[in-house]
Amino acid sequence: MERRMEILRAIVEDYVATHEPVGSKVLAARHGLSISPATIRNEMAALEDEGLIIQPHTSAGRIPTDLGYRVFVDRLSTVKPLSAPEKRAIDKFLEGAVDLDDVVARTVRLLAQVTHQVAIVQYPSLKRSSVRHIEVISLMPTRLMLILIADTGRVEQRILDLATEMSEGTLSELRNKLNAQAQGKKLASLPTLLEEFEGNFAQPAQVNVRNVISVILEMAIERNEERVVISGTSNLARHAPDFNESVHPVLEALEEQVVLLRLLGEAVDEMKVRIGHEQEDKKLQSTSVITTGYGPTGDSVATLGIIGPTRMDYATSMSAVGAVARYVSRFLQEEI
Amino acid sequence: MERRMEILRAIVEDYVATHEPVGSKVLAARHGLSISPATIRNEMAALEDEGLIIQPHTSAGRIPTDLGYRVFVDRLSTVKPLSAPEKRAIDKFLEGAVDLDDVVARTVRLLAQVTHQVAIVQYPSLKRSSVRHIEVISLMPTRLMLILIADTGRVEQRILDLATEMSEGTLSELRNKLNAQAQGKKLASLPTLLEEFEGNFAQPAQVNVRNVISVILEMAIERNEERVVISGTSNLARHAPDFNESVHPVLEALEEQVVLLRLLGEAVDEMKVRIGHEQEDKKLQSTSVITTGYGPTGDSVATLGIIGPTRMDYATSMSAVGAVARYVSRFLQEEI
DNA sequence: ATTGGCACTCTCAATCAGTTAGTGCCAACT
DNA sequence: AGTTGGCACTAACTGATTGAGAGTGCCAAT
Repeated sequence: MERRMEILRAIVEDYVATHEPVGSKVLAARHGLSISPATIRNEMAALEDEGLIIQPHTSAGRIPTDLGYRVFVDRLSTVKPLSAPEKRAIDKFLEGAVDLDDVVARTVRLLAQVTHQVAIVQYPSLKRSSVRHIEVISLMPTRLMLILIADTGRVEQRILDLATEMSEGTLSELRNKLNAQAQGKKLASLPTLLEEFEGNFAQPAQVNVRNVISVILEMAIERNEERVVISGTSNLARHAPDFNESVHPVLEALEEQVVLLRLLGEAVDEMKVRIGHEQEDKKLQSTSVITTGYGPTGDSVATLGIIGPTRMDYATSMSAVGAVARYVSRFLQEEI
Repeated sequence: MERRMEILRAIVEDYVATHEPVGSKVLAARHGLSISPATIRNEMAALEDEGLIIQPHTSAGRIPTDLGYRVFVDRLSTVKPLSAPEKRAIDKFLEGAVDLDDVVARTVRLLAQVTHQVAIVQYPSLKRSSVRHIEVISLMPTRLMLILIADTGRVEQRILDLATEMSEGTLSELRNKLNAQAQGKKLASLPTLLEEFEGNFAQPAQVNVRNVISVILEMAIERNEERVVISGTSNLARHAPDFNESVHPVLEALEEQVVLLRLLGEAVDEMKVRIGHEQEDKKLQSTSVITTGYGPTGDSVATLGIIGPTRMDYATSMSAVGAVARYVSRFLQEEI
């Protein structure tokens, strides 16, 4: 039984490396298995019965099925350490990032470059983060700019036209009260926190204040989670023959934010691997997805990951994803 | 001569529609040209001598060369009006955009959707816009956030750690002076404007002020222009057979910001079309690019456009690009 | 100048045979 | 009982051949 798994491992590794169905002969030769091709054939027949490998046609070698990859991944214990140049690349890539946009943009490109796959990075989710600061700026007498800064470094801003003017005094009062109320609090709690807030102001200002509050709530709640960036789509084309038919449906799927968000899922700490048909999305069933959470505070506020052909180097990819996540988390904590 | 051009037009249109080399016979049949295939053959031979069309092999029909497309485009006078559904799509797409990020993101997706090509949109260039407001927020005693708001709605922000604390008084003084100095001025002029600014403050604050100024200048000058968004790359795959070899090099080129920026070029009002080998970038010589400027103030502060196979419907694409540019310009002027 | 006719060229699709890689199974061996 | 060498069998891949089809170029006639 253990030997059979060893053979599965060999098949997966060989297939990933060569991109060709692997037969009993080369398997016996290339790997240090001290058994004959005939024995391997017997074992392979068993593996095929178990649904872990399959042969494309009678006279071809075997290739792993999705289930085969799954078993392979689940038995993967040894985390492959990154090479020195890879580590250096990661180090270099992030240093000098000036704001969150920049960090996210660099991270996604880094991840694509290191893994040679398509990388996706989600912006730190608003609802999981806390208010660092709320700013109200008067651009024109009846036009405000509201700025909401989260502890993840994420900044949301919105322009707001008022019905009536607002005095500088009221403005700074509003600013102070807002921050007193909200600072350090979870964004998710803002609706309850700011609910009866408007009562504190004199009549003429009140309608404006209500207006401001509603826009702030909008910033905090709506359209959040929505931000995902993607990079390295050209890597798809490089692996083109891997995908049944063409890369077109895959590219198409990756253009829909909704799909990406579903792929990334809820931010959780441990690493997740979804292989081929384990994917819900039809268009992505020839791909595998590796995701993991990241965040400045230790627990995850967002997810990042990669998408590649089911036939990918899981060991290396997984450790790369993990390393990048750890690194960007640390960077967010220290710098932004 | 006029008839020959008519034939070129027919060849281009037919080829764009059918994606197949077009022969003299179908040309005579499909289009209302009241001349015989033989005559058309004579004219085609002439067009081939002029380098406007080419035949892939002896027994095939003709396809336009890059030069052929060029002549075709240059003779294109009738701007194809958009269809009613297309107009409606444009209308719908932008309404409800909340900030510049949102506008740009929606615009690029709109453009990709309307043209069925790859769309690229450049953020309003900083150096061509003016300062609407500068804000200095104290996040922690020794940590500031600087926010620079341009008249295009673009917002840049940066975190800054100070060596020593800065009093709230100094801060608001700095804020006021900065805005008095810079508001309404071109970002490009900031370096000269703020040059001797630091002199105005008492000693302990001065080093901090200098620090702030340098970060503001960094925001205004560096890393600007850099922001380009892209969408609709899956459309590339749809036209895959059009590209010599594969879409891979094209996708690769499109992933480099530098390449995109070169493609978009300086923002100018009139529409530009670059066809096939007119492109400097080797990887993109099987593509054509249509670009035009846009901006809230009438003159262009940024460029947007599309990238597609040389064999594209230039008439329709050009009018779509123009329409979207006009629409987003108007939107920026009114809303943000 | 235009046209019909015709020989010519080249691609494309189908067919066929030979080669090759790899299997499954069986009998022999340890 | 597990392992191995041997061998017949299968299916894809390769390359050559062939016929059909599309389209041209050119020429002579209008």
